[in-house]
Parts: sequence; C-alpha cells; structure tokens
Amino acid sequence: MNKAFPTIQDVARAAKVSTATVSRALSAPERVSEDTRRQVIEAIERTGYAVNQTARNLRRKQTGAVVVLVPNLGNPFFSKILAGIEATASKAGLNVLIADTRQPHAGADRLGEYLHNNRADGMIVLDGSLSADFFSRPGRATPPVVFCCEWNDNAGLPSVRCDNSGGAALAVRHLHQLGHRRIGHILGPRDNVLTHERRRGTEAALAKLGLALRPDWVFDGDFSLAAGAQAGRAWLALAERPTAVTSSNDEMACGFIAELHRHGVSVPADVSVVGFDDIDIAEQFIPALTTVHQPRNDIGETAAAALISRIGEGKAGLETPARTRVLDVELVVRASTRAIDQQ
Amino acid sequence: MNKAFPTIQDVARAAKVSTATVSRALSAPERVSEDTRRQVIEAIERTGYAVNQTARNLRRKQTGAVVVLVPNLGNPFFSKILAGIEATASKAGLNVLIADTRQPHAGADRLGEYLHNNRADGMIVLDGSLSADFFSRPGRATPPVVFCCEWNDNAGLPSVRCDNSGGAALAVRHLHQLGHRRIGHILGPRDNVLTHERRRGTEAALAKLGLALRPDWVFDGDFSLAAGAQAGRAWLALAERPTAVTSSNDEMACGFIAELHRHGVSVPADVSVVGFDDIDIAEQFIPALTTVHQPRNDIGETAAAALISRIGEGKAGLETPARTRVLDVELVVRASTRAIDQQ
DNA sequence: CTGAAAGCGCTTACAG
DNA sequence: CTGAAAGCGCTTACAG
Repeated sequence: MNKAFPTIQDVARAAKVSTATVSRALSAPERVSEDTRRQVIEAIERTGYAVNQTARNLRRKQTGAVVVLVPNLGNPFFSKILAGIEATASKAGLNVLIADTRQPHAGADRLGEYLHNNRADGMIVLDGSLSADFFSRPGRATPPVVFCCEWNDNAGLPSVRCDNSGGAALAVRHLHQLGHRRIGHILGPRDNVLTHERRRGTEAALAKLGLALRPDWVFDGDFSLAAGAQAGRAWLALAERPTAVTSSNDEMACGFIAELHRHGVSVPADVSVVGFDDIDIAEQFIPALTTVHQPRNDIGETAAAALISRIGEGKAGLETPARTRVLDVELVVRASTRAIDQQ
Repeated sequence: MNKAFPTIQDVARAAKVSTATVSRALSAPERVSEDTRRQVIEAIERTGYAVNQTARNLRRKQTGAVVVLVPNLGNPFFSKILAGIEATASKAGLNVLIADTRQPHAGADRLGEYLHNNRADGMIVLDGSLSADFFSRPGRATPPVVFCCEWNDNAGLPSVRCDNSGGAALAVRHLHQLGHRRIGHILGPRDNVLTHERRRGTEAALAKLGLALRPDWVFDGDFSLAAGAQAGRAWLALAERPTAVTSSNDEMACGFIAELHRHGVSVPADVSVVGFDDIDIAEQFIPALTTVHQPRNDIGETAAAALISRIGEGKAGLETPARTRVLDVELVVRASTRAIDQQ
C-alpha cells in the first residue's frame, strides 16, 4: 500500500460532508439525498478514492474472502473445480484465496491460520486427508467449512462430490454388457477416500453380476500417469490377464494404455479400459477414452454456493447438520472399450 | 468471523501485561524479557488467541496477499504455474488470491479493485491482453505488478516468461534435421502475444534455413484441443500437404494428431508433429509427443520472487525500470517426429 | 524492558 | 437526511 492513497476523509473534505455520509453514499445510497450523493460521487472521482477493504473488513468483522485448500495445485484435475469455485465466489463478491496442503510450509498450523486468524470467512477443502481436529480448535468458534470432491467423514462437515461408487459401477456394467467377465481395477492412492469409494463401487457392481474382483487384478496406483504405466507393466506380467480394466482416474488409464502401446499391446483390441473423471484430453486421446464423466465445474460451483449460504446464515462449521450433496456422473462411451466374444 | 474470538486485550488481561507487550512478544520477542514472554505465550494458549490479520494489516498498511490474474482458470496449463507461485508466495508468508479475467463479472473495474483497493500488496498477471492503462490509474499510486507467461509490452512492466521464439525455432530446426522441408504451423489465438512470438520464431528459423512459411500451411487455432482437430481437418483438405507441423501448444498438437488418427492418417509415419509446453500428458500420449519443454513451475516461482522483491523495495509498478526474465526452454524428442527421405 | 496513548480507515448506532 | 463520536483489533513511536 502507498500512503498517497486518498481516504474517506479526503473525500469528505472534498464533498464538504462527513465521513459517515460518504460511507453511506457508498454502502446505502438510498439513505442519502440525491444532491449529496452526486457531490460525493463527484468528490470520489476527483480524489481518485477507492475503499480500503482492510479497514472496511475490520470494522464489519468479515474478510470478504474464502480460502480453498488444494492437495497439490500442480495437478490439473483441480483447474475446473477452482474455476467453478471462483466463478461463484466472485459473483458473490468474495475473493478466493488458494493454499496447497502438500507444500512443505503448509503444516496444519499454517493452514489452520486461515481458519482461525480471520483471514477467510469460510473454507473449501479439496483434501480429504486433513484430520477431523484440524477443523475445530479447543475453545474457539470456527468459520464454515465445506468439503469438495474429497471429504473426511469424521469431521462431520458438509460435502459436495460426485457419485464415486455409482460411477465405478457404471464402468463395470458397461464392460459386462460388452461381454467382459475378467475385469481388473487400478487403484488411486492408498488411504484416499476416492480410491476407497471407487473400489467399493467396483466390487459391489461386480458382486451384483456374480463376479469377484480378483486380488491379482487389483493394481496399485496414485492417480499419476506414471502409476498407470506401472499398472500396465503389472498387467503385462500377469499369467492370466483381465480382458478389461477400470481405472480410478483418467490419467492412470492414459498411462496404462500408453505403456501397453509401447509393448505392442493394443487398446481396445487386446484389452478394454475405462477411466474416471473425463479430463479434457480423454476425448482426444488415442484411443479416445471411455470414462465416467464428472461435472467438475458444477461441483466447484455447488461447493462455493453451499459455503456462501452457510456464511450467510452465520453458522459455524459444526452448528448446522452437515449436508452431503452428491452430483450425478455419467458414462461416456468412446473408443477404449470394445465387445468381447463370450468366454 | 465470530465475536467469540479472543483479542489481544484478553491475552493482555490474562498475562497481566499491556497489549503493547503482547504485541511485542509476538512480533519482536527479543524486545521482551524471558519471563514476560513465557507468561504471554501461556496466556495465548489459555485463551486460544490468534492474531486478527485484518487488524494487523490495517495497522501495518499492508495486506499480506498477492493476487494472480488468470485468463481462464479452467485451463490446466496454469496449474503448475500457480503451484510455483503459491509455493514461493506462501514461503514468504504471503497469501495468494486468484481471479479469472475471463469471467463475465471480471470487468476491468472489478479486477482493478485488487490493485487499487488495498486488497493485495502486488499482482501477477498471466493475461497479456489487459490494456496498459488497466495498470495505472490517474492520480493514484499502484502496487507492484509482474507479468508471467504472457505480457503486454505497452504496460512497461516486468515480465517472466519462457523463450517463446527460441522454442519455436528449436522445433523447426529439429524437423529440418530430420529432413523435413515442407513445414506447417498451427497458430494460437489471434492477438495473443505467445501466438505472435511463436509464429515469429517459426518464420525466423525457417528463413534462416532458406525456407518460407507457406500461408496455406498456417492453420488458425486458439490453444484448444478442438482447434487442433480442426487444423487436422484443414491439413487433410490440402492438395499439397506439409510433411511436418509445429503447433503453438501441446493441446492443439494432440487434437491434430487425434483427428488425423480418426481419418486413418498416422503420426509420425505420415506427418511429424511438434508441440509446445510439454504438458503432463505429452509423454504418455500416443505417439508420445515431441515438444518444447517449458519450465512452468520455475516460471511461476521466478515471477513470484520478482514480485516479492519489488514489494520489498516498496517500489510501485512504474518506478523501477521493468525487467524481463526469459527462462530457457528445451526440445524433448519423443515419438511424434520421424526422419523423412530427402524430397 | 514496559505501558499509555494515538491512530490505521472505515462503519454504525445514536441523536437531531 | 446528516453529523459527531465510538470502536473494530491491532502496532508503534514516545516516554520512562
């Protein structure tokens, strides 16, 4: 900040009114006479005045900002979620702060400051691995928090996400309809709630069809392209191979397909693959990826709207019953899956 | 914010000292006696006190935040840039605000508030299309601004970016070495500074090799996958086709290759393709994409460091001579390019 | 080393 | 409709 910035005092002087009137002309123009308002506006222009948000926020006891906690900002998956959050928040006049929970400096203490130091009026958390007590501090009220995409059941907080288990089931049923009976699955990171839910959906759908998920057809992963490639190598090393594989996300599906390709194995001719997320590249991948579409922009917007309404109610994080919003997913059939002859 | 939050007054009372002493114990512990410090710490814990940043910022005349202006947050290209910025800013104790310049609500006025309403101590701009007068307001000082990736020469502001024309030249020379003489180019969005620079680098390199960029081998685009696919269709419709194409970014290169694939044309057997950026998927694309690697994380970190040093100097945007930092790129040869017999 | 007091730039009952 | 005054929660010369 520069001291050369004009203040409300300067405007008051220039308009020959009190600072209270200038303030009203700005925040409640209907409570000021036509004439006065004009004078104030004119004085504002003449002085080049702009409200000092810090002072306003201190006085109003708000920050005008929400913070989004992202596990690894470098992961492009989050871009459309962030875009949805930003669109909704900025429409409501809120600023959006971002913080990366995986940064070395981002200890729970540091991140907790956002919640407890009046830096933000609320928080959207994309990281389900934050422990429940991160969100509540002994003897202190806490601003509203909502989970988005990932979540932690123990925290008892509202959550907005897609239908993860349902999506996984969609993928399995699609492969089953194509005649596949030998179906494998690539996992996300261990201890991740999405990994867990998608695996659960996969197993449940398989069970309903009278099939089981063979342990040797479950491939470890971590949502990265490299992990997909590694799963590809694991698949190649198998004596008995599944004819189809569902992946816990698209990136691993792409890595899996690329690795098989490098070894002369073709998708979908030799094995069918279904992803999860429907990231941008899925449609232009070769082969175009069959996947479970997740409405990422919507999810971000819905989470922001949920947070904003909580902020409006003035409810703290734990006072209102937590509500879970599960948005629908849909299967997008493209070129990475193909019918198989009955075995 | 919740009124239940304890203030520095509560701590002072609990520790039986003045608020000045509490403040010092926090901000300048060496100016407080050992004993007093311990008492204050203990009182802070007992009360659950956390500094109110808004009050501190008002008093100190700073905001403790920088804002990043992103043209379309939904574009995953920016994720690693943002990650670099966030890492460096948070290390310096600064919060990171983001705003999308392409949102309908994001008029120049709204965005300008970040600069002129004491919302941020500085700004990083990823959007080169903002006009020069956006950054200076008549009669007002302006906090430091630095461009990142994109820039606007007219604004006279510091800028951090990769070597765009040099990268484009690298791509051309690589293709030339492989024997290609008929080389086309897919453009980014019209009026974009990166489009312009990369095209310029392409033409300059071509000229040096005694070649010209044929107008019918220049394909319109906008950095999107769909634009790449459209360029693919344009290539297919050509009577005389280039044997190699450089693309102004990776996404269009992928779209281009995918479209040709759908029409039975193979890369690199039938045409070689070089991208730009080296996004995550480039390596696992089929064929793996030869491209110009841009150090996105570095670029973000460097831009943040440049901004922070300007903030530290207390210089406003226009007071110090603008400095341009151009980071090196490098060609990553993968599978989308192949030698051709001399023609 | 410590405290009393002023002040950062606003907003908002309160009174008229 | 308007103004005087208090106060949001800090920090920082100033004085001792």
